[in-house]
Amino acid sequence: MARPAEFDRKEVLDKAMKVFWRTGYTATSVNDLVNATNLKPGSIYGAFNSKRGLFLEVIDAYANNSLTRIQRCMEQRDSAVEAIHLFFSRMTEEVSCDTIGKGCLMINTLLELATEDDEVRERVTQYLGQIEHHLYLTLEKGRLNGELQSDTDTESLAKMLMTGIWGLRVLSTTRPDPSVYSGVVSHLLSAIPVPHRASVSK
Amino acid sequence: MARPAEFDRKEVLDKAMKVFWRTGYTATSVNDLVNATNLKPGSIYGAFNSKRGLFLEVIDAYANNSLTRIQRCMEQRDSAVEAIHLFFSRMTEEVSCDTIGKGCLMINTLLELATEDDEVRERVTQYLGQIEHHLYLTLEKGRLNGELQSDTDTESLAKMLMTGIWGLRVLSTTRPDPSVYSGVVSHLLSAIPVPHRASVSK
DNA sequence: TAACTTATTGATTTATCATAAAAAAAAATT
DNA sequence: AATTTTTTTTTATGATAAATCAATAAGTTA
Repeated sequence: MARPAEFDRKEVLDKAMKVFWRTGYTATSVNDLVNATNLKPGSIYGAFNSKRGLFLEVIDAYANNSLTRIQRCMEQRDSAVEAIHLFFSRMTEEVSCDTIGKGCLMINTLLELATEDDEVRERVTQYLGQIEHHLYLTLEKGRLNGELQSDTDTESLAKMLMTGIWGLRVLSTTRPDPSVYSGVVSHLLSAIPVPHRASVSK
Repeated sequence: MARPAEFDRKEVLDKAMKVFWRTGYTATSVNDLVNATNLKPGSIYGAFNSKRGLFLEVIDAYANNSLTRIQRCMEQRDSAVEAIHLFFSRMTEEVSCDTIGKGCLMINTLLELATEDDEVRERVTQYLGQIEHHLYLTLEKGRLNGELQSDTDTESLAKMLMTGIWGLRVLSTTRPDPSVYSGVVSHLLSAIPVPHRASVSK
């Protein structure tokens, strides 16, 4: 073995992520990546094989990051319903900070490449499926708890919450006044069927 | 005035739309447009000034098309709630047919270009705002009707339904089994606060 | 029909794209 | 210190990008 690489792979991935996130895969040139990472073309190709290879690694890093975040969120509350409320309030904070409207890298990627690149679509949908599964597990826990009406279709409900997440992400790219998020989210979460009356919680 | 153009502008826009819709703005080359429209580069530039000019016109055509569609939908039912249900069931049909997962051109465009192109973002968000306004008007009508709880925040609710639309559009790009849509939509629409009990309608 | 205006055409220009290959430099091993 | 190994740097490559051009064809109008 000789001469270790001078750059930190994680840092490079992080810098590349910012560029891809902002401008999308096709519109970012290798030159943009060279500028953002301070690596020369040769180093990039040595370390990641291709622009696409770098992008795939960026995707994975982003996905793992998001997954551990939602996982922690779901663990932080005993109540399933509260955990989900917490998750959406965290997301509200996040999108409120996204003042340039770059949205979510997964969804951006899905919409940009899904029709033309099967491998990318598979990866992204698999990741989205994992997120959905977390929601499903929490909902199912809540249903068995009695927090949710016992006849709740938790699978569909999880999917509906996923579409809510995606919708919020699209909303954030329109750069709305951040104050709108809370109203939208509270209407969205009112679709979670809690037992008896009190169908609309604050 | 002399020599009318040989091509039909609407047909050309339609063919260009298909390409942009499928592969996005950046990834479609002028050559792709030449192949799709059977126009030579010079003719395209003569008629639309630039690739971007053609794209903007495509955007407008798509937007107007969608707007008249939702407008008709809202007029077809006396009941506001039913009109909205009709709209979502129409959309369910539409996304079910989208087997290649090309989604919605407006949302694709927003997510691809919003961070870098202010003019495009403005146009698209303005169009989305018009859609939202239609929903708002119907909801407000329903609220005054007594179809909705009188204290309903119809503005937020309209925005929430918009995020629902966007979420469904994202969902469609993952190419799910079409049977999932109805469950998602029914959960989504259960967030519309109808008076008294009977909070979950079919 | 003649003059004019505009559309079409196919080749071309200029720039940038992703990638490759060669040269230089720097560490680790012997 | 000499050799090996791998990164770094630099330069080059062929492809393709968007856009333009001069030339020709085809309408309109006087």
